[in-house]
Amino acid sequence: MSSLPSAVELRVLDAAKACCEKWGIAKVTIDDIANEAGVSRATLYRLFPGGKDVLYEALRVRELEDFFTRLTGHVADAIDLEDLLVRTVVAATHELRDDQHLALMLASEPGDTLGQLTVEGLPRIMRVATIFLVPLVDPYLPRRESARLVELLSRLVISYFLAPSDHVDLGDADSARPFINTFILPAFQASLT
Amino acid sequence: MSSLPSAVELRVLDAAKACCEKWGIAKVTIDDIANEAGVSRATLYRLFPGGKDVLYEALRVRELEDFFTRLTGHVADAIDLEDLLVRTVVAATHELRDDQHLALMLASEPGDTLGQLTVEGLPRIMRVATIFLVPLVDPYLPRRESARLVELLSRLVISYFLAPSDHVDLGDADSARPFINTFILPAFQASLT
DNA sequence: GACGGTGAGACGGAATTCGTCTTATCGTCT
DNA sequence: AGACGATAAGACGAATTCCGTCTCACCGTC
Repeated sequence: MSSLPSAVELRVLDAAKACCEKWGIAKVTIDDIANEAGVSRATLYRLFPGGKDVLYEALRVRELEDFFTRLTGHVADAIDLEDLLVRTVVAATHELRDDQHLALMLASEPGDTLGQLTVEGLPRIMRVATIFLVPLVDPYLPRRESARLVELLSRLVISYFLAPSDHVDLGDADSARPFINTFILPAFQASLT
Repeated sequence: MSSLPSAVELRVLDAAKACCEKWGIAKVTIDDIANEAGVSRATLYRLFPGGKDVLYEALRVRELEDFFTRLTGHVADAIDLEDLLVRTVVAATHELRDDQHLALMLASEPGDTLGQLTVEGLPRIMRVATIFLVPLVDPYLPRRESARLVELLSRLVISYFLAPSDHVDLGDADSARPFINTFILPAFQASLT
């Protein structure tokens, strides 16, 4: 995705993640990250000109790509569109629920973290989601519809993760399937290729 | 022990503890604690003149007293000296191992936390241990020997907690008993009353 | 020996934190 | 009602920390 990250770069990103988990993003300083990474501050600024903002942005992108890499691994062998969508929302929901890092961030910095899952972060999330998932949906739908579908699913998975419903559990295939069949698939039935 | 702490005082101490768990002691500011406690900074300084140092000191004292209050509850009905000592080291070891707060502090600030368990903090620990435990040992030993015994046990429990041994598990009564009988009791046999 | 990448750390300025102080606002007691 | 103590809010200057940039020395590689 990005221009092949060097080993130092990875160490710095790992360090940033570790520091966030230890102290919460609001308390972490550039020096903390540099120390944790065993790297001088100068190097850090050379790697991420712009400082913390750029670094965190890079970290989020990496986490996001890792997320979807794992996700696509779980849904690669879907047999039809319904199967694909159900597997996707179930796997994505589980990923979110099992994400220790995310849970910690949500607990210690709910404001910023929610922002990254909604207002500020959603566009990027859907951009990456589109890049990863549209190819999987492509066999069943025209490109334009694929993008619409992926966006819809992304929004729904995040919403149901943040605020679980009494009526459906997107982490449970038997619950998600009727949901997909009732609310999602009909809207795209006409476009099926 | 201390002059009856007010409700505000307790709230502040709880807040300090919560902040430490969230961010680690090195990252917590006076403002953080005041906010968490829902108290103004002015009040905090009125309650703990001297600021963070005094406040943390008070927190450690409270935690320590709580620790020994729970501990004495577990060993009150010992039938003889051997039984008392075994119960004490076993209960104390379990308390230490189960202490979430302590585990977090050890993970996020190993330096300071270890200091509080060894060099800087040990004198206070043994002072409080003496206050709580000497009365329990008194029936079996002269006062002077009781103090020596309590000090010895305190040091051993902490040492074996921080660096577990392959040869003995002070959290297991069946393992601790022979240890007590072999290494501790003989030294005090002559003084038994 | 030139060169790119790095660590160490100095530097000034910005931001945060500290500790103290003042003022206004409560609730309580008389 | 009026005095009183406890408190929140926040202003203030001083101290500290953090930031971002810069320089310089060092170390491998070519």
